[in-house]
Amino acid sequence: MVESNPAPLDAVFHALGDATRRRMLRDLAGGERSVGQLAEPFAMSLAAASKHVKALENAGLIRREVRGRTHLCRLEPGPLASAHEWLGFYEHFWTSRLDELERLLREADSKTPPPRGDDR
Amino acid sequence: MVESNPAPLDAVFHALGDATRRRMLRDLAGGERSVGQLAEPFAMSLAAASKHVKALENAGLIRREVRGRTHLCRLEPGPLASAHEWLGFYEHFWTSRLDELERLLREADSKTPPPRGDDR
DNA sequence: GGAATAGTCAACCAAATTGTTGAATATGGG
DNA sequence: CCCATATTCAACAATTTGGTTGACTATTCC
Repeated sequence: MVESNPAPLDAVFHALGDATRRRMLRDLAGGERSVGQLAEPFAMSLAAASKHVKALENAGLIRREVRGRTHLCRLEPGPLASAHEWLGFYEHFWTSRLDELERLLREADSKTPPPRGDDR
Repeated sequence: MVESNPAPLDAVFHALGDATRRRMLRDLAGGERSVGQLAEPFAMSLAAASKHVKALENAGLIRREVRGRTHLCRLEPGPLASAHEWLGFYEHFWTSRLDELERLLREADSKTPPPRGDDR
């Protein structure tokens, strides 16, 4: 399934590329929050925070339920799982020392043009 | 260590928020590649691709070694691991059905103001 | 030396992002 | 009804992004 749906990942990673929005997600990890509550930690207008909320919503990272005059937001884990899975593809690059060794060897090979017959 | 170094994550997630750069990383997962090789799959000028490479470099996702007239790039797994780890914080939101149930209950609670004594 | 190759740099442009403010909408509570 | 609260919307400005083209640098090859 290697990168079959690039559009969602674009939106998800873009949304995650902003500390304001990441902080909002952290807060939402503690349960439902209203837009006002999400905006509260930031020194910006509510309208600006509202745009960040919308960015998260567009990326599918949160869902919104309008209850009376307040909009309750909750975390939507699916896209986070997708992003996590995408990154997981590279996991062996930082986990296994054998893979690391293998990478270094491949690197060394490309540095010495003629690998000079496997042995003998 | 909850979000202690936001600047790098900004750059990393921003870099990942573009399908061109994600494709470059995929190619680099197969070993070293020159800037020209990384640019080859795309219908854009080499200069444009070069900018993408620089974005990856600025995010620490790749390292570059100038060999003669070609710039060899290789994957730098550290920042990918950081991003993966950041996302891992949310893992229980999509893995455990119990956590999912818990979330739904919390949600139900907030919907019915008086949760009406834990049992009895 | 001279030409082809690999890549960056600078200037420019269009579009998107991120913030602001002020007005508009909708709900809730005396 | 009136007013405060919660939030979005529209218009605007500054900045960033992602692309182009043309010139420049460095290296390799003959």
